[in-house]
Amino acid sequence: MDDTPACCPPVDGTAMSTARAAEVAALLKALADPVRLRLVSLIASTGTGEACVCDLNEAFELTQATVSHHLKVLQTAGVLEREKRGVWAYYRVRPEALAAVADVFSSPALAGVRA
Amino acid sequence: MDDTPACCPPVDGTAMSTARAAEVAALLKALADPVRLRLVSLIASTGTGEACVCDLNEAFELTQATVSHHLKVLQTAGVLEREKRGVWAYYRVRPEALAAVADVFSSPALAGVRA
DNA sequence: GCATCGTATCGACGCATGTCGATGTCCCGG
DNA sequence: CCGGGACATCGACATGCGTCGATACGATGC
Repeated sequence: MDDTPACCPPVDGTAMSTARAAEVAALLKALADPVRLRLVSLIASTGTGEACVCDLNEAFELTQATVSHHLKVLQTAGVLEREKRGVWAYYRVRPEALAAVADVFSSPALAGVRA
Repeated sequence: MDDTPACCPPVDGTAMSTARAAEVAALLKALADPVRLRLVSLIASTGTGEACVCDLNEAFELTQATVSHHLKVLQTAGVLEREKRGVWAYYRVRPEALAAVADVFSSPALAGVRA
């Protein structure tokens, strides 16, 4: 047996690459905010799958400018997509973005360690 | 019929609560960093499910203090747990934390909108 | 055309966060 | 007992981010 108290079992190459880590981190950063999380949830939980900004504004005790800012962050990250119909603007969730997050944290290399 | 161009189909109560949003956001904030993401990945991808700090230090071009800081953030958020054995400190992934994230973004209220 | 309403953008402010060097603490070997 | 190695903590700095008020922009209605 090897009873030398070596601390360093070498790391295999299964780990996430730096580039991919940056991608995922960018996506998570967009979602790592209570307001934005609730925005996504509110939009997703509508029957139609979309919501207009006037609804979302009333759901928070925040300035319209702030809500608009959060919506833009989510849109830039690819979580939401915007469509303007008439006077109003509607936001829709892009399910692929959320699925991507779910996939990362369901992957055997991360969550499945104890499987 | 109602042909007034009302923009506001009311929001049902299916959405995430403010309190839960804050919880999830805190967890996501801990994970929304390229370095921390790679730390979790590195630890999870070891055969033993744990890694010692000396390994992790060498995997980044960062100060030991910075890596230690990131590890503490992950530990505080409940993503990692720490165990000191002899001279070395070992970190292990808490699968429940990662599963919680996966669950949130797999829930029908969010990802399943288009199902 | 002009006032109005819905939404996006701008500039500024304060607070949180990532990074570092230096120092502290604990444990082990000699 | 004392020196050294492994990590954690501290203080400081720069940058990023959430929030706001004010303003700009485009479509409607009168």
